[in-house]
Amino acid sequence: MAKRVSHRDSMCGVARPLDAIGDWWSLLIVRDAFEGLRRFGEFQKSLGLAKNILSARLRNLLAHGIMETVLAADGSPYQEYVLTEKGRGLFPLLVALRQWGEDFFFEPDEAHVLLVDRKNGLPVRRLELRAQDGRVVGAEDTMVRLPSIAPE
Amino acid sequence: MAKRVSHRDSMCGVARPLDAIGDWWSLLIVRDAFEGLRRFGEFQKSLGLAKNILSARLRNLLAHGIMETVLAADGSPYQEYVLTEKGRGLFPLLVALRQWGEDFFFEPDEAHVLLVDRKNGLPVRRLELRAQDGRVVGAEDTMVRLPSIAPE
DNA sequence: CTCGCATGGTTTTAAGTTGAAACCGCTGTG
DNA sequence: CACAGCGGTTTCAACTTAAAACCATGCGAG
Repeated sequence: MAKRVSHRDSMCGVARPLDAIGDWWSLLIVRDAFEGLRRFGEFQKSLGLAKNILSARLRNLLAHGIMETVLAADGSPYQEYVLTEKGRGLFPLLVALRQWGEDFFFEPDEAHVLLVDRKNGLPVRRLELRAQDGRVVGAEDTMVRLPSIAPE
Repeated sequence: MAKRVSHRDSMCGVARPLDAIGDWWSLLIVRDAFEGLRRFGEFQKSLGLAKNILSARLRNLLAHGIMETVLAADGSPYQEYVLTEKGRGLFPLLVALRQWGEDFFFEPDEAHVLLVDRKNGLPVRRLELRAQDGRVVGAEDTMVRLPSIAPE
């Protein structure tokens, strides 16, 4: 199940999260969880994936602390799957994905769901990355650097 | 190669981009491309993945317009793989992934690479999502909604 | 020209993963 | 008790992945 990393034992800051998420299904499960879905059957119906796969993905999300189980609030004897804080931390990633999708995967006139402000129903702004001084920065304005402290 | 979507023919705004990216390797290739890598061999060395897989992933990224090939600038007879505008649009997603990784996958004292402002070397700020009125909003402040126009 | 080597792939083949469907087990209901 | 709904696990065929071997092209050296 875990991806083999023959190349380097400790994965980089991008690969490590990817490995924890597991695969695309997991991300869609998380998205549905943000929408309020909680039950096995709800996820299965929403995503239309095989039960064994859903089962495996949920287990993986639990194992990585992205979701956790709680006893059903409505008294039914089943458990529910909810996002942990770590899982909720994936919100910006999902927004980034959605905005990228809006930009490049829909015709201008093609209808698609919008992420809106609950308070007033207006669409949210685009995600933007800012430097310390508040400038909006793009990929070309940034670089990755090892921290001052020696790595390892 | 393409993921089967038996459930619904046209995929949602999150699934569609995921399908285009393909898999984790592709995202790591894109990340490396942002770092300036361009050549087949560079990607292969950096990622340590099998050549056939790299070949397939690059082909998929090309097919989805995320990368394109150009003739090598340095006069060598080979081609190079560079990000298209669509590919560069993935920058916020990679930043989101990296920041999530920083938050939850590294011990506080564990060294890891930092995304910094090229201008002054200072780390960038956190990505934040804002509403139209400028408020920073989280998952609980937003919802998805169909556009006013009838879908489809 | 020929040899050897670097680059950039493709082919081959075994091992692992996926997914549909069947099955299982529990709980509440008639 | 039978039965239906929910939440899974098991089974098994089909597909994907990955490592390694192989192939092709374009050099530069002898």
